Amino acid sequence: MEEQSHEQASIETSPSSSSVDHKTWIQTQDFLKKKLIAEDDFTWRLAVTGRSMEKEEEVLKYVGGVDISYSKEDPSMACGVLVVLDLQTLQVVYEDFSIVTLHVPYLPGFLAFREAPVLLELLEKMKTNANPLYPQLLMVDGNGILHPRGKVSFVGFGLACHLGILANLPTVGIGKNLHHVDGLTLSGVMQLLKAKEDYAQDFVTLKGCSGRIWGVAVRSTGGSLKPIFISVGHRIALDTAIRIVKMTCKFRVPEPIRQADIRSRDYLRKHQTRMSK
DNA sequence: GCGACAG
DNA sequence: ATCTTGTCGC
Repeated sequence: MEEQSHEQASIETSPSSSSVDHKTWIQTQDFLKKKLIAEDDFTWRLAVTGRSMEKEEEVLKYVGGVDISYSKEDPSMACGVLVVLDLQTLQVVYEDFSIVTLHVPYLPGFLAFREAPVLLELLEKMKTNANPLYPQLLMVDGNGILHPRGKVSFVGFGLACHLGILANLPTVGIGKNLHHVDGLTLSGVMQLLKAKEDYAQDFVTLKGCSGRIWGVAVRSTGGSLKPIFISVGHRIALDTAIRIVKMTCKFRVPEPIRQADIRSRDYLRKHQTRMSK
């Protein structure tokens, strides 16, 4: 007789996993990855210590930082922040934020699809207004090429790369945790750091099983046990990235990222208390 | 197959 | 990411 129709009520149940188009994301990353430049590609240079009478327009002065904080009660509510610091004074000279509702979930390896749109918008806004404080370099809370889906011939493609290419800006990826790639582990890194203490070396090159160099683990502050993980985002070489990051570290996390982090939490808190009553 | 997995 | 205050120390 009549067979029961077994049509799965067309709820968003994709064959494999969640409601997200993994395949498209991977294609997008592979496409953007072709544009990645992992060497110095900018017109500015680093100021020579002690000299303050250089042609200012050629010296790196404005370093940006971006971060996003999330609401605990409503995980889809987030606050993205863009700050710009004066490299010499490490003071914030510009800040902007955006409270948004995110519909894209976080999936390891695909952070950019969740966070990049908000951050790009903040950058676009500055550029549209031809703001003279527009950053010459951007530090990103998240990894650059230190990112999964990479073998010997492949580099990774984290949020810092993604943002760098879409904004066409030199970017540096700052990870506060190690995203396991190519056999790299936190315990392994910690052992190497410990071994290097004798040499007054405060960083370890992140060389994977494949021989590829993904970035470095740095103890940015004397008092911090846990390192931060620096990797190339776009249009900058690793050694240059390391130098600049060290210049901005008053604490473990470089100031541009730290300030963006603090302020995004702050804005979110204010926003919520304003909405509640 | 199982576990691991930036923010 | 988020849950969380004070506290011990340079």
